[in-house]
Amino acid sequence: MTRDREATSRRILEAARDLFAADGYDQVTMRMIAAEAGANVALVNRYFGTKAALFAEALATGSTIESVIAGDPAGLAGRLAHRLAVRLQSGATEPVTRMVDRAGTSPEIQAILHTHVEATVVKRIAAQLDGPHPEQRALLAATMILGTGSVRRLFGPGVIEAVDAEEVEARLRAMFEICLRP
Amino acid sequence: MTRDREATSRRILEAARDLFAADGYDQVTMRMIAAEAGANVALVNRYFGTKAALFAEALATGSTIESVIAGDPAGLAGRLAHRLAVRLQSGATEPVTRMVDRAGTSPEIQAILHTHVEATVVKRIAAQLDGPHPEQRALLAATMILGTGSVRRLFGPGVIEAVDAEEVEARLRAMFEICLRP
DNA sequence: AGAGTTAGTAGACGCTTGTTTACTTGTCAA
DNA sequence: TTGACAAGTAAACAAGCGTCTACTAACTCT
Repeated sequence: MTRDREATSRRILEAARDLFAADGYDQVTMRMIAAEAGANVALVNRYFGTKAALFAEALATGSTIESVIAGDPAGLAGRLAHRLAVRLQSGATEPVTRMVDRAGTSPEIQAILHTHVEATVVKRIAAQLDGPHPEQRALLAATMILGTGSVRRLFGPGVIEAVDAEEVEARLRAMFEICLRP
Repeated sequence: MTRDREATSRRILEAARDLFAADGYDQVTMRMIAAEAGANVALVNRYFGTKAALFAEALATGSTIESVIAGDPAGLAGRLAHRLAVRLQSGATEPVTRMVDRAGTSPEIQAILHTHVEATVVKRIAAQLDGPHPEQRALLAATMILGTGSVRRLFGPGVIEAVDAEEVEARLRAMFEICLRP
């Protein structure tokens, strides 16, 4: 056994991220995370404190949604629509996105989630918008983003097995344009 | 103590519905439900079998979303938009709707939720639609409906303290019209 | 080479959970 | 009035949870 704190804690963090994404916060135990990471349970608590704190750190692992939002504001609706269309039609989704969808309902987790979504989605979208009350419109966009996660979680990936994939995406783009425009 | 099985089991069901709606499936214990209903814990299992079965029955208590969907198909987008606008702006929401928002992530609960949403929302909206692939468009509407629940859960009721309530509702209506139209 | 620091381990602690069993008590028919 | 059935109760069960403490073993530095 090679002793490497950094590598071990990184393995734990990745295991936590993947398991939380796959099964949801409540369904994943500290022992499952430790086993997946090939580490001892006590180390998980030692390195990350509590389960909720570990969840918060795993959530901060980084998501590509941020790079989707950044960029030319004119194409924002189109980029968000594309991402959601992919999410509704294919099986692959990045871990952090699924963590958000499948997070639990305990107050502590809610608060962590709230902070995360507000900072990485709502604020960033709002920053791209012109006109009055940008946050209000960004929240409507968040409604669609989070809703896609719920639908995917309930109905399974590939729920919209696109008869016409481009048509679904076009519809989503039009919806985003309406909720984002001044 | 008056002994009345029907009344007791109804009190249990109502207590379960209200608690599940308020705190989410995982946060609510059988003992909490029994206490709220003024009944013994063993009775909850006796009358409803398991916690998940009780959840399923409480979910079937009935929701006004069904009557919102029913009615003139031409005004469907407007009625859905109004309901969501109210949900984003006020504190009051009916129990069953919140149960859906705050349900847990265990496979068993997911399955119950999937059945419920599909039967009471997606199928009913799809039945109102003309043109090809009505279920596909109904799913997009469900995305907005479920997304509203997520936003409300994360950001709290009254998140969109409408500077212009009617403007938000108009925006939602336009979005629904796009996702529902053939 | 030896001491000190620190990664890693084993195991238990205390608590909570859903569920079940054995029992008591009220109610109603005969 | 009595006996049987059903409603209600108390207590325990068995399992699982997150977390912590006491210990072992590997690495580093002088």
